[in-house]
Amino acid sequence: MDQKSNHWKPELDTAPLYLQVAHHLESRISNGDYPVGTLLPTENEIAAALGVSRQTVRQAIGTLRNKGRLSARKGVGTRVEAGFDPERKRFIAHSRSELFEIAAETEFVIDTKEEVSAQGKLAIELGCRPGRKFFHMAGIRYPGNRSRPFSWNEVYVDSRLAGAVKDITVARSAIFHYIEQFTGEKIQEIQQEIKPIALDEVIAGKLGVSTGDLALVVTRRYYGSGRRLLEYAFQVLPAERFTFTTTLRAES
Amino acid sequence: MDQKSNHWKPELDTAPLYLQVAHHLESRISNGDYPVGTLLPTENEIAAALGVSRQTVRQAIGTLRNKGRLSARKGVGTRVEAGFDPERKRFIAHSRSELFEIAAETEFVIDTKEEVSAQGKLAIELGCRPGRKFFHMAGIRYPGNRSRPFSWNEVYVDSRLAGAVKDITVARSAIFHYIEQFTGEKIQEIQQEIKPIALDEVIAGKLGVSTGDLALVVTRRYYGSGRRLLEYAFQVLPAERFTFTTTLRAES
DNA sequence: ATGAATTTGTACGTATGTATA
DNA sequence: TTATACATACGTACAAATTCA
Repeated sequence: MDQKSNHWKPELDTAPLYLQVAHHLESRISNGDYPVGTLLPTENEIAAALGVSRQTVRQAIGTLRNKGRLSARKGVGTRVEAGFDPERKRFIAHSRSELFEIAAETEFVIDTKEEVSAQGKLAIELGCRPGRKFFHMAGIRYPGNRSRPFSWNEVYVDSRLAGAVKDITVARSAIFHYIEQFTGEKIQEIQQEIKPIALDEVIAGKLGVSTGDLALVVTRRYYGSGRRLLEYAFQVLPAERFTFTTTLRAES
Repeated sequence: MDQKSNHWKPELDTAPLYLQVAHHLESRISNGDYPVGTLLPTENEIAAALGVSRQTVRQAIGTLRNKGRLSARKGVGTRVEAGFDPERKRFIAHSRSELFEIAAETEFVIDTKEEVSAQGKLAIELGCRPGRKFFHMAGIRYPGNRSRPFSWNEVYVDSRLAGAVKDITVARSAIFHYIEQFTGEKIQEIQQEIKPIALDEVIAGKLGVSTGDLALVVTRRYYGSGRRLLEYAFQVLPAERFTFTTTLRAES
């Protein structure tokens, strides 16, 4: 967007420096300054150009390698990897920040809202005593262009935090982001579980696919500091449109 | 196994120091020296005890945090996290080393072996020109105690590397390990893809579950240096016994 | 085929920031 | 408020893999 977006200045009082560097590199990649398949400048060059230490650059590159955006080889350099297959891939996150980005590119249109009391199976799922109150929301998540639904979502939020979410009709950000802003507390850890299901009539109908089609259910538990469960959510993704992919590196 | 397995000595000419430290910590955890739910000694204490720098300890702890074995909180310490639900266990890997460990704890009993030539769908899956030759093996992977099969596996190896695997009848190590020993080349990267299927009669029968049951298919592509595809494999895991879980941390 | 230059990987040291108890 | 313990960030040096003259 800028005339020259290789302009970079560290901001004070915000994110850690290495994340700022990571974000900067990412934006230059998507700008086309560092095309897919090419090598980045060397770590030392980047460090010199940005006025940070090589360690910091390495840590930034490390986070992008974990996300699969970059790969590195000794004696060669750091390669920009292919972006994501725009249709499939991508919609299951590998990191908190990625989860955040995905949510920002989609819209969660909320269908139903209600106060519920956890009983039986739900209480076990949530790992709480039966009777604990939660605020429950359900609806469809659409891609930015609203072409067709890509997931069915259900969210349970501790009822003391209901104020953070009860007025939302369309969420354009991650639900956990609303919670963070409401409480001022940062979600420290998200546990994610993936399993297959066959779609029942109701959800298949909402997603515009056939009953009995296969899907992946991604269940997430969001923990604040001290490992307090703040949010529980699950998401149903039709199998023919989404797969989950990860890259396992040699070390680390 | 030792009288005192807190005995630790860095070995020369082997793995990087931080991985040795990670492995040491892991074994002390499974020994019960560091029980689940307790805090590890501080980073400085570990560093002093082992005679390595605090950075190295941090890097070791970092790899175990990525695997979900540990979690850390500022001002508090580093907590030993619950192992995995012993039934569903951890049979989908998050890192190369974990994949290696899992394979070592199981047995791959090979059913069929043949030379195949990649055509049509297979050639596309493998990302190679039609007609390229592969050595194909298929069979069941059992837990160490051979109680009941837990996955159906199919492996495709570049036919020039067939010598690495063609005499195996029961593999007690990862197939990629045989390839590494044969070629002397290390697998640099493994790409992993997860999607759901409904089991057909044949595979359901082999796994001892019902036809139509849901399963996860984990497809893996193994790349050597220079991103050459050395192995392609997929694994079918019955859904009711396995789920895939990951933990997303706040930063990384 | 050898060796030098390049580039990432590992390891150590030190200092300061920040969340927690 | 103070002390503790992890988090970030700077620096240095050398090892290991690759490339190329």
